[in-house]
Amino acid sequence: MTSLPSLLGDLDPTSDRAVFRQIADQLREAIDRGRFKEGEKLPSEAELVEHYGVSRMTVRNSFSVLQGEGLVHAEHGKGVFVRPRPPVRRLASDRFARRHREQGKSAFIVEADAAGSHPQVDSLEVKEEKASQDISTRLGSVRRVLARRRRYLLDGRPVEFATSYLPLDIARGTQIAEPNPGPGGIYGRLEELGHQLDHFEEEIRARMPSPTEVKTLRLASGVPVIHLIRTAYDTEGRAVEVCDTVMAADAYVLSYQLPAT
Amino acid sequence: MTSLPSLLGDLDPTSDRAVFRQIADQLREAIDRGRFKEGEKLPSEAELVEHYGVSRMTVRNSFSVLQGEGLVHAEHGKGVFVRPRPPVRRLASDRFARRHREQGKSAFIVEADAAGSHPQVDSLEVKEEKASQDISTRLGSVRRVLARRRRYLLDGRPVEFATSYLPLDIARGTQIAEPNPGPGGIYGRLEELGHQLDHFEEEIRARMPSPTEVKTLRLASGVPVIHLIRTAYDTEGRAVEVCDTVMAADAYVLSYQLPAT
DNA sequence: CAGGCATACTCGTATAGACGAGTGGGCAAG
DNA sequence: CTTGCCCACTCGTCTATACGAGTATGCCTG
Repeated sequence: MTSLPSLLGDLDPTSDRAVFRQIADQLREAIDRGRFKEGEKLPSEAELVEHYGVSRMTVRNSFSVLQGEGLVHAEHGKGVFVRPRPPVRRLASDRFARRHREQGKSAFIVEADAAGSHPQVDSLEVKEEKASQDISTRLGSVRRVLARRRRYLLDGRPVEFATSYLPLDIARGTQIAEPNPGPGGIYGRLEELGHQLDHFEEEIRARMPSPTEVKTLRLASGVPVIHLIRTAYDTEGRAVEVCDTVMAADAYVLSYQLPAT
Repeated sequence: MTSLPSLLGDLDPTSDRAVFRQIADQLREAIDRGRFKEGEKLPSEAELVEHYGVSRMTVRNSFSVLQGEGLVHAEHGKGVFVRPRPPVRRLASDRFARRHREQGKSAFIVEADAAGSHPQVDSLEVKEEKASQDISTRLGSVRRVLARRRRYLLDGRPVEFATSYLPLDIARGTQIAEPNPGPGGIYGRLEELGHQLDHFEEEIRARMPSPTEVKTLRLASGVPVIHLIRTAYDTEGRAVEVCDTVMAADAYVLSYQLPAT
């Protein structure tokens, strides 16, 4: 093994920068320069204690800085590792175009298969419930809604959790209320039911996940979520669906195409 | 002052949940329920040490959990406070429509004025430089580019840092290379120069900020950034500008309107 | 050879203490 | 009354220590 000094340098005792920050800086730089590669193990806490001559809590403090930046993650009993950048899923703005409504399979499945990854959908739940204030507003003062919840996984990793809300007068008793909405998904069914889709509106936020989201998406620390709320409007200007999606930010790139009108 | 027990409950020594997590849970719940309001001060470390009968580092550990979630922020010498949600700026997908090109003022200024906040633009830098690999690819194998950097502030708070890159053969010697590009901004100038804009492509990512970004945007810990890369294409299909923008995620909501084609 | 156990190494949690530095209020001197 | 200092309270940094729990490895036993 290469000796630590050759990788990591010394502390500057005259600097007013906190020791744990100096250590974090050195580790960050070493990672940026590729001295530690993706997935590779960093020196253990004990080794860094030895190398820098500081206490263990100080080293741990450095690690927690890097964890907060999403650069590394710790595994109990194993070590601290450079966080690999997972393959990202690109969401194009035309992903709901009618020509993309495949027969039978959902867009997620088709797309993942094409990319060579193994897609899964679980935590399927379809039920009627009371609309939250926000959903009610978006759907135009609806009291109760049909909610369709599902979680998407790529190669076993949860990447997205989505809930669709539809007004009961549209969805109740239709195939939309079934676990499997059939070919073309719920947008296909909506159009068959006479709700010709006109346009979508998407709102995008980014924030740190709640503890619940950390669990359902198995998020590492230092990974934000992208919160996307899409409203689908029919040609009569009525909001016919609201889809609330929380995505692991390290697994997604959203892409939009805008006319310059 | 209300006594802590009435606000915070006790620890469960039989639980296998770590003490610092239990404390974090209780504080989080108290915040969610509005027992501590936005901007309000949480109990001091000493008070929580007293209340729970734990060591100070354990309390600090709880705080660091909440900080990582972006829920609270600490101020040296003052206390730990519930992080107020700043007013957000909504970016609509039609914000570059020609009809929005105001005379003289930039879109940012106009919009902020309308919203009643005090806008500023600083760190203006306009210079020619070598194109990075990524920028070169996006602009179609260009070696050198004109780079326009600027930082946007709302009510004194930096919210966005943006850099526009333009091919030299388009921008050199034009008003685009001046600090003030004139009415309608650089898109106005580009069209005057015969580059009729056709469409934009925007790529959106979210991630934790680098230390540099923390500094320039004065980000609190637990606040991610939205990284937006926009490419402008003219009617001949040529990429005429790439704009790389890093935004404080807690200050923005992006909004897109998509046709259902 | 296979299974299981001991062990060493990893990070996780928690304690107790020390000193430093930023903030704000009150008190004393002018 | 104003100025300036001191002090109490706040969080920031760091040390030293202890034990627990997950992981991997190799040796020992059957």
